[in-house]
Amino acid sequence: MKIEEVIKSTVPMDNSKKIILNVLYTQNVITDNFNEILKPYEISGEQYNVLRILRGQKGCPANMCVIQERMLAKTSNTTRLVDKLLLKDLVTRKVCPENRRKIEVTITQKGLDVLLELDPKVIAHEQHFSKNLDADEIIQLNSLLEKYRNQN
Amino acid sequence: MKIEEVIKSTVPMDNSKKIILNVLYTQNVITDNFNEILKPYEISGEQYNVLRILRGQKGCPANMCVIQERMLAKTSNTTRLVDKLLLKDLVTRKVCPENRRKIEVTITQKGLDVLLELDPKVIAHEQHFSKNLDADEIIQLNSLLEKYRNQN
DNA sequence: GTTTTTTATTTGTATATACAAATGTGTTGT
DNA sequence: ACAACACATTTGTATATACAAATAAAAAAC
Repeated sequence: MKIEEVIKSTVPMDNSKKIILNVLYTQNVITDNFNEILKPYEISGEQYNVLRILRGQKGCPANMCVIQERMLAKTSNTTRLVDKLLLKDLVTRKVCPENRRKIEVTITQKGLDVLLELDPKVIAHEQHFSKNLDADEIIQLNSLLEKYRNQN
Repeated sequence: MKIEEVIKSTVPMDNSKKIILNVLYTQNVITDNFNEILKPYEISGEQYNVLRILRGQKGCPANMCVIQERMLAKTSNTTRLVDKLLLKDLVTRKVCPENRRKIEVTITQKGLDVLLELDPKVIAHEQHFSKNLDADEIIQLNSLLEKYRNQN
């Protein structure tokens, strides 16, 4: 569906404006789709994101700063996301003995199990939309987006 | 900045996954940038969006359904967005006499004035990122995004 | 003409985003 | 040692998203 149809616009629109709307709308479509996958597991997209970061630590605990800087949304509130994961026993949290300002967050076995079960569904999700493009177009879309968002 | 640097990823990543992250991150960059513009006016991006839809009505009032279906985020809560705009006297709201289930929302002169002041800044914002691409690339990015998100 | 269904909107609850202020700990300068 | 500063995290407040349930009016069915 073209972006004009999505917002039921009748007047012609500048291509620069179209990019903005297309990026915002595509993000909505992707996350709606992903939320459907996560729904049965009762974790949100951001919570999933935190779990993935923790698994990437391969056993080492991650403190709040590390989690924060690996998240896409740099302003999201890591403390409260970790709170929610704690309640579900998907992570543990303890004060770092070397530096008591820091908090060591580790994914639990239960957390790892949830991720393992989700892995094939997440891969299918990633490829679901990409199937609409050929290999060249996929590379091109990535490079156009990276080029587009450069701040100068 | 390439997406791997953004999330400080060291392991190689599938291109399909990269698109997801690139779209999500680009959306964050765009909206952060746009929020900066809106900040002095004390309206949010979604509130701005509603005002734009109302101006597009050219004098005719819009009911909640119409606003909803023209918004990018189809699940956002129009009632509460309009509430906020009402408090700032940027819109008016009255029950439709022909069909008392419907609510007629109209932009006020104050609302139109705010939009008019914002117009040049918004156009500059739209072109800010597009300047990184040439005319062909802009067209291509739009068509790749539209092709990408097709549900089959 | 009353019941049922559909349509339009509102309200409630949980989660997340955005941002500022507060808290507590470690480090540096004197 | 103590003040000043920097760092890591938490808390508070407003806004927005996501979704289900509630309300109210209009239209359809019988």
